[in-house]
Amino acid sequence: MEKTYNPELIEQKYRDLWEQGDLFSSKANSASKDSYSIVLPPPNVTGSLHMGHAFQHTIMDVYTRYNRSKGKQTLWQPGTDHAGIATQMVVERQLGLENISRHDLGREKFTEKIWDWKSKSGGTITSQMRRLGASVDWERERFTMDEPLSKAVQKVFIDLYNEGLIYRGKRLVNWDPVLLTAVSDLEVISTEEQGFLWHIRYQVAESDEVLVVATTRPETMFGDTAVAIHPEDTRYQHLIGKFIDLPLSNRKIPIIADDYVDMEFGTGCVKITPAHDFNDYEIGQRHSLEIINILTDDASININAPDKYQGLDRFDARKEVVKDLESQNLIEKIDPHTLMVPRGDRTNSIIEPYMTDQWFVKVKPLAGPAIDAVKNGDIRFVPENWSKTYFNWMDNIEDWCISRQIWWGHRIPAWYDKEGKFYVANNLEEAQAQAGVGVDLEQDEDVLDTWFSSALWPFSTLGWPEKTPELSRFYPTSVLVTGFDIIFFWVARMIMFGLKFAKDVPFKDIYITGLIKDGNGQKMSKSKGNVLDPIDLIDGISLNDLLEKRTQGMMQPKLAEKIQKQTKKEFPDGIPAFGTDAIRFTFAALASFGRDIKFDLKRVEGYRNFCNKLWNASRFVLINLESKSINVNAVLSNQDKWILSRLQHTKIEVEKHLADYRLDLMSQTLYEFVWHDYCDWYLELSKPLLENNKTKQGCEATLLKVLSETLVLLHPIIPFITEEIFEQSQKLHSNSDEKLISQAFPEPEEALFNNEAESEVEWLKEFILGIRKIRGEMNISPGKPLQCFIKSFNSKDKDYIENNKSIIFTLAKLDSIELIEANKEEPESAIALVGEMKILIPLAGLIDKDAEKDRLNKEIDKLIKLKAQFSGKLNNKKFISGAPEAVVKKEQDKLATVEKALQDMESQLEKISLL
RNA sequence: GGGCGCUUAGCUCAGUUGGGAGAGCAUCGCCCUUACAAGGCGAGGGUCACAAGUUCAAGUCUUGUAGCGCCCA
Repeated sequence: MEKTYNPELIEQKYRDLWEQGDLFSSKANSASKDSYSIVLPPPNVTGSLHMGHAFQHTIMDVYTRYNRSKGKQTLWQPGTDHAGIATQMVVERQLGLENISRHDLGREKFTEKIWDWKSKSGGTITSQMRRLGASVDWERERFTMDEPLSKAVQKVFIDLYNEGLIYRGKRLVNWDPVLLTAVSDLEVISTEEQGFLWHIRYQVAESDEVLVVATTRPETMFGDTAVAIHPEDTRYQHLIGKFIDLPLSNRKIPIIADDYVDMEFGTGCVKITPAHDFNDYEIGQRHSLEIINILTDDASININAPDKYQGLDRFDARKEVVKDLESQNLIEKIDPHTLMVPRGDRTNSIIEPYMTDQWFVKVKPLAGPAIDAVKNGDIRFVPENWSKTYFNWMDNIEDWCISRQIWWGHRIPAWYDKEGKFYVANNLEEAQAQAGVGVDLEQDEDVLDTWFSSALWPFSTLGWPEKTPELSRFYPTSVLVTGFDIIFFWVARMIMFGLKFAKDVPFKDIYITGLIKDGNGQKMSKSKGNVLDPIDLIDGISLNDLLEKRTQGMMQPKLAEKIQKQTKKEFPDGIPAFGTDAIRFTFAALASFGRDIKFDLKRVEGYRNFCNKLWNASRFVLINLESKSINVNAVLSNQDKWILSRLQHTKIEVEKHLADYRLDLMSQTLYEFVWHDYCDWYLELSKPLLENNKTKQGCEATLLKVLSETLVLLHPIIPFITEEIFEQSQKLHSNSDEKLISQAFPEPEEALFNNEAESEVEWLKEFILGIRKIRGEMNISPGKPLQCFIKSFNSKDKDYIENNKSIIFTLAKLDSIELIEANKEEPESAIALVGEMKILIPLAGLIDKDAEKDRLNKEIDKLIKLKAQFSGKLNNKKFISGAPEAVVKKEQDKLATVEKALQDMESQLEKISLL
């Protein structure tokens, strides 16, 4: 083996070997009675893998590899979604460079272009997943626009329509005036922006009174159909039922009372524009107000406004309106105001609530069973708290607008005749049959929201509506791993559609992961320029390339400058290559139940070092076992038994943490076992053990057994390095070309738990640590051999010393150990305690007496504090009478131990001081 | 306004039925010891945000306060 672990070569090798060997296939273990399945939340086909994907993919891969090696038939179902708007925009932008619009091409040609583009560059995500080692069943890869999946979409649409759960209607929706389509709530980001609050005087009709109305959007006043006040607002009580003369429009609108109005806000009077505000729309419904739409598709003023303003863009119209109001002295004042502005996440244009004809899913009847499924435990959220978020939304669920005015997606299977009457059908022929011969029909231009097809993903990928073997084997899936940001938009909808159409929950557990943030806790985003590409962490990237990548296509030079500065500060030397395993281990270690996960390169470095440690430990083992035959029946030393016992505890913990979805604890357990038990202690212990003919064979067998099983335990997290080490160790003793990925996960072996071996090695560790501590604090060089006297030993101590003499000599670098009777004097010494036994290291020529006195005093201070704690507790009569006997006994023991140690230390201090 | 969450070592975070505060990184010593300097050995560092309550016992349970954050309206 190479001296230093080099991830690059290893990873390349196994990416190919695994796939060529068909080792990710869900056909493996098909005879098993158990199955395990995960569907990959389909990433956007236009996209590339970001840190959040890499994180979640690592988690899913850990579970997939673990369950596969537990012998279950395991499917990790990959695929991508067609991301309607995003994909269409990418291709439109490309065409834009050649000055071609999609309308120039027409619908058919344009969608062809998109398919072309998809086949060319749609593989980014999948190739990145391969780099990460994701063991998905590539043969089953699916795309939401695949023919069978599209059929499933159509069937669901038609079935829901026939049941009256899909309808067409005119509603307020989020309208993107640049894309000219409705968009979902998820695609709208509301942020605080600076604006103004205009206070406008509205004249009360046939009265001298004036109502001052505060608004952030004065231009919408052409659509006002009421002014509202709070029913309990004493200032305006007498005006309820009267009318306002609406300025600029010459319309009369009523004054109404509605407790939606916030009396404290502005003047307590609100203009009501049902066609352009979601709240106003609700109020309009409650009071049967007229709905006047004043905007065109691209957010200019339409013919419902006075002539003068028609055709103006909404923001120009605003200026014009304010100017005209001012000239009529109708502006009371203008205050600066911070308001929430909704913008489209793709276009960054301000989204308009807009009245259009759209298709909707009536969600309430579907939500009931979906709520029950979580309430009755068929589906479990992990962490459990997210169920509250889910209930909160499901209890207040609104109908779902599923139509989009774009060309890329599943076209709505509805045809219209000349009168606008529509026929929902599988195809034109069926629609024609409904409409009657000779009727001219045209298909609906709209496509379905991408989430509509995503909602079917867990069963459409398995072949539904066909009754496939995969569907019965793998549905319901075992767990969904996803982020909390799409609980509403995706998770809830999968549950509703799964229950409705696949007749069962789509998954049993929902593991909601945290969100990966940058080192400062900021969300990673292109505009902030703080995005990390997981592939760059694997391969490394120079500062220049990173700067280039982060500022590419930046419109604002100022922003680019800021990003450059911040990037230079954070990564002055770029990012070194850490390799996939280190990244994966980092993700696993970060997977606690926190909501935000700050990503820190230092952690990656630490886990890269861990990989190197594992590599070198393996090298040590293999070097020592080379060309030796292993005797698996060799007699084991207590040191062997100790590490084997520790290994059993580790197995149990690992599986418990996996069951609890605590990959952070799982990786911590393995890190500790490998580094601190196996490397720091057992490998060191093995050095003297291998020197001794009596212990040699047992140690060899144990070194190999522990290494081999540890590799399987680690493999789900760090598959590449473990596979390589496994191969190296295979080469040593057999010609088999088995792969680690297919090895059975090691079960805990009851017979190997060994408390006696554990306490002996704990004793041994304390002995060695005691001496190291003296060395460390006294600055005695590690190589300097020491004499050592033992006093106050019992028979067990004596046995242990006898058993471990050569080990102690080696690990503590001792010259001699001499047991002396209690009444015999030892030379002036530094002291360490193991229980009641005293380890004495003579000072002569080595240690400064004052230094040892300082050390003893420090130790004594610590003991005094502990003693105070315990005795305080034990002096409390209530504690003695109230606490369980076992607890009291434990405290008493602890006190006794501390008192004894304190006594020993104090008498030693006295002894030294006297000399 | 409604809901959820966070505050533990300099930093990032664990702390699993309430029972002597942990890890990694960083810091400070000493070591190129034949698996590993991407390493070894040792050390320092915390009124667990604050206050009150329950309890023999609170980082852990309850209530309140302060600060921060997210989601929904």
